[in-house]
Formats: sequence, C-alpha cells, structure tokens
Amino acid sequence: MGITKTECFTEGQNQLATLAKALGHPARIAIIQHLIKVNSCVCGDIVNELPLAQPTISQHLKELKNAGLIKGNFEGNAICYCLNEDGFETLKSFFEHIDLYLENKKNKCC
Amino acid sequence: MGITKTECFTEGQNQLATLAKALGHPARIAIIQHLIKVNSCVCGDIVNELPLAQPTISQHLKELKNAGLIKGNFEGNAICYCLNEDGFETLKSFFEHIDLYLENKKNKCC
DNA sequence: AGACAATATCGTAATATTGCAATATAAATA
DNA sequence: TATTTATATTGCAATATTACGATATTGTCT
Repeated sequence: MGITKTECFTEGQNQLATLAKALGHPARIAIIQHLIKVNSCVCGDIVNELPLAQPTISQHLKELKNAGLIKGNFEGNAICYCLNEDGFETLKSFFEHIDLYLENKKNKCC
Repeated sequence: MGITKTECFTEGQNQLATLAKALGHPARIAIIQHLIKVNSCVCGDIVNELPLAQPTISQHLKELKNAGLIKGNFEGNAICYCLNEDGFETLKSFFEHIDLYLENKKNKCC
C-alpha cells in the first residue's frame, strides 16, 4: 500500500523512524555533511554543491527541516540553514542505547 | 521519479543513506528495540509482538538484513535474528562526528 | 516602483515502498 | 513419508518518494 501504519506504533518509534527516514537519502546526507563542512551556516550554495536541481534541493531541505534535523533563518535575501541539535540529540540517545547493549552483549549469539 | 541518483553521491553517502533508510520505518525501529529487549536473539515471535502480518514482517527483516543492521542464523526450525554490529558501527561514527561538531559550535549561528 | 537574486511551491511523470493474501519452501517431528 | 511449524516469496493494489520544469514568492537594491 505504501502507507505506513503509524497508529500501530509508539510516538517514540514513529519519531525515530521519521528522523532516520529524513537521513535516508544520499542528497540529504550530503547536505548535512556540507553544513558541517562550511561551519558558518552558509546556505544556498548547497545548490551549487550538489548535482541536483534547485527545486529538488529545496524539497530535501524541507524534509530535513520538518524532521527537525536542520533549521533555517532568513538572512537578508538568502536563508541560513544549520543543524538542529534537537533532532540529532534524539538519534544520539537511541544509538548510545544500542551501543551500550552491543558492548555488553559482545557477540554472545549469532 | 522516485528514483534516487545514487551515482551522483559518494559511496559513503550512499551507505549512510541506506542504513538510515532501513531504520526509517517504525516497524523496523520496533524490531530493533525488540531484539534488544529479549536479548537472546529470539526471533519469530516478532510476528506476535508487532501488529503486522507475517509476510510484512518478513519483508522488514529482509530490509534490515540487507542494510547490514541485523543478522539471521538458522537455529533448528526457526531463525535467530540479532543485531549486526557492523551497520551500527558505521552509523555511530557518523553521529559521533556530528555530535563533536555540535559541541564545538554551541549554537554560534541560527 | 522595477529589476534582480534566492528560495519555495505546483504539477506531473517515473519509480519505490508498504501491506497483505495466497502460496512456496525448509526443517522438525510424528 | 506425511504433517506441522516457521519463514520466505510472489503478485498486486494503494500510496509515497524523487526529480524537475515552470512559476510564484520574498527580500534587496537602484
């Protein structure tokens, strides 16, 4: 069906899935990496960096923003995008939880 | 088009996107969480835990396995699924990198 | 106000994902 | 070998995603 049964899962599960899904495209990984690289949250030049058309990138930015992974502030004519700590914080604790588990388990099975 | 231009991105970017995408569904988050909870990699009971039909879960398990997030070993009649450290290791370093950046930046912009 | 630059939105085509019933396969056991 | 149990595969309908041209919007500068 292509429709996810979100109502069957906890809010936390849906939240994590939304965040992960937002990162589930190489262009969006590239955008995040670029924002880190240029540090100052320079923005629109993302269009020049990536091999995608401007509307496509605008769409990807929107998805990252909706998921809570980046923020955008108007800065004169342009828009300044940068990482949103909130989203990454959520993901971080999820993976920390997993890492802790894997440490303790140390391949006891499989 | 629904088609991702993977050839435009680095291998690393595509790898991260694949891993993130695999986690981009609440059912798959729930599966990971369940595997952690029941520690010993008990398996097929996932079908009993989640409100989805068996073929659907089988499909989700396949995607997690292809992405490198879980492994499955035959154990007599059943299959024993458990976390695959490899995939999570890759994701971990990505998020550690980001966390480090966010620490240093401390909301200097936006 | 008019022209320009940067970004967003709309519309749409191509493709991917999700979910499940039906069915197939594989292993264990009677 | 036949039956049962556990899991995978197939096929398909409904919906979502990706990408982009065309166009709208928003802010800046003259």
